[in-house]
Amino acid sequence: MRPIIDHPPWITESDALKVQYQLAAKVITEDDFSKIHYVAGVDVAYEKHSNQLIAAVVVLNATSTLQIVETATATGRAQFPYIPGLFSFRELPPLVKALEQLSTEPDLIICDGQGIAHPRRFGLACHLGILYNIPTIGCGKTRLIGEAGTIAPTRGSFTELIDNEEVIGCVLRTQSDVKPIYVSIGHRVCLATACEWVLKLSPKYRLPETTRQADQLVNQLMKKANNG
DNA sequence: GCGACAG
DNA sequence: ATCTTGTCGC
Repeated sequence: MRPIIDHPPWITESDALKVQYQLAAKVITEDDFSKIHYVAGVDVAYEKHSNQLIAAVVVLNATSTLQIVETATATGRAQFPYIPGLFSFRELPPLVKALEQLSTEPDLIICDGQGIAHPRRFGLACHLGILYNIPTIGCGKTRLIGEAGTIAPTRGSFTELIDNEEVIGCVLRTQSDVKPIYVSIGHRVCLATACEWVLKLSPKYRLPETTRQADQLVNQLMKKANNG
């Protein structure tokens, strides 16, 4: 699969900010999809000594038992620093390379990072969603911005994540007595649907199976890189 | 000025 | 994210 929009190059921090302000207006925060058969998870890791980013994509069959249908990986030199709020500019290039190799087009992508729970309402999940015009969900292990109250300890409990009196996401308990995760809209999915999918994809562990599988794949490559 | 800060 | 150290469970 290939991006549907031509992207201006992001060289400087101010270029990146302009891209975010421009594209944030295009994000659709309601359900806008027909049927979801294939759900993809994406993850990127960083190999410090070679300055390489390793991207992995895993496509699962969402209509049955979440079996892996296809995987793809790619590497690339990190060309943008890690700056909180500009995360996607660092991780997107290798991710695009990996998605390019995919023959199964996913109907939904779960991202390892925030969606609109972001200072400019344009986290990695939104960026990926807009780039491919595909439904995406942001799924972060920790908070970027926003405030939330306490959550009941049982699986499925959640509370709204608020920033500037605006609901930007949910803090969702995917497993009882386990730290919650941060779910937010990426593109073409409403918040309630996003939480439903994340819960459905997390029957056994804290993180969705999509994220877990992508993480596992990325770690395999990382280990290989360190050995060879 | 100081702390906070997806991965 | 990575790195380091230690602890627990298989």
